[in-house]
Amino acid sequence: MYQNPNLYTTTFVVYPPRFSYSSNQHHTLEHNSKKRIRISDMEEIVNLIFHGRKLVKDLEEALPNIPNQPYLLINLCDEISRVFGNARDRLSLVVQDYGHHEPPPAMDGGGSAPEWLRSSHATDMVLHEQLAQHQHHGLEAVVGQELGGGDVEALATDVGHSSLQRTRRRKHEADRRTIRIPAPRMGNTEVPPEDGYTWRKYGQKEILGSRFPRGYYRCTHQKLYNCPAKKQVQKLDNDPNTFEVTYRGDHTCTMSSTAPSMPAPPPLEAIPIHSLPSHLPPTSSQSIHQWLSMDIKHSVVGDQYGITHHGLQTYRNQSDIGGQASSSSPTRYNLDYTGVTDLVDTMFNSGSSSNNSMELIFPQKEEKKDGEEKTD
DNA sequence: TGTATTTGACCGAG
DNA sequence: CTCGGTCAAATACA
Repeated sequence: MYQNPNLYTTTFVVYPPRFSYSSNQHHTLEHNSKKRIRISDMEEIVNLIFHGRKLVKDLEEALPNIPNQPYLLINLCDEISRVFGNARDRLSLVVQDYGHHEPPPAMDGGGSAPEWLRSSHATDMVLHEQLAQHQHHGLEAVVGQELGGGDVEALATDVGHSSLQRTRRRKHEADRRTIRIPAPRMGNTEVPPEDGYTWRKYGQKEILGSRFPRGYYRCTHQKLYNCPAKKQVQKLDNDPNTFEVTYRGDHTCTMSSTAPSMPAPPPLEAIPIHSLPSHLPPTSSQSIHQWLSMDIKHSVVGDQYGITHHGLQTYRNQSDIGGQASSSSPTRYNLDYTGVTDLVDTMFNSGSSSNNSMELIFPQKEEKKDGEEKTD
């Protein structure tokens, strides 16, 4: 017998594209004829930073209204830590590439924004087109772009091949995000709370040393949209009322122009609807990510760094089906980096420490490395 | 009949 | 070789 599927199958799919995207465009900038930096790598880092900053902003705004949602706050904080941690780690790699005291070269000699950043705008549309193609034709690149800070070199080489050869990347914590969620107080307490996605269980396993079995779920739309998202759910040994949910892979189905459905209100315990940007917050870090991302179209425009998102197309309805592989574009939005270039200039020209760079962007927040580790 | 879950078998990373 | 992760046939349900 299986448990009430209704507890798992509410669909909630509305959000703008992820701020990170994979690219098989690996422009490089020569540096001393030896050291190179990939434009796409820096794009991802910058996107991470902006996204993290947005998360913080949203958290601040929501803070007065959700003081009684500690788990939500934890998830938000974890997500922020993870995003900045990833950005920081990647920046470290870049800094190592260039040496600790050497900023990247100014390509135009003008000493302003690095070329890789400027090119972001120029290549933005291309990147999204490519992402859509990855969604449609294969998963290698999409999977490789895990926000969790996967190996940059691995990504760079993986996407260069069209073959389906399995990468030797370890299934590591790098692409995992773990959160803990209280079991529902009412109803079926054997399943974790709704997290805004539709999941299909494909396995269950007894785990050595654990009292409770681990359930394996994948995105319901895995086949339809090649969505690689998966999650594992397991009760804590020492607290059967708490689920540990580990997410792996990002949802690509929801970025697709054929995204499955309209949002449904997540059946969470009372959260002041009026306090939240546009939609009820989900409980998982990933869904929170999306929930927060949704707000970008409302609040980011015209912010202090001049980031603007044009033409966000957040809602996808069934009429879009079939457009994925055709001329119908992937979710379109343009990131106008105007004004951001100064910020990034500062990042790379203000000193050797990537810590400094991070503080410039987000001075209040203490750096926390490797945010996906949440073992206690 | 179509879709989702269960569960033992299988695969492969470590 | 071990064990976590996945597959897929059997089963349950709407």
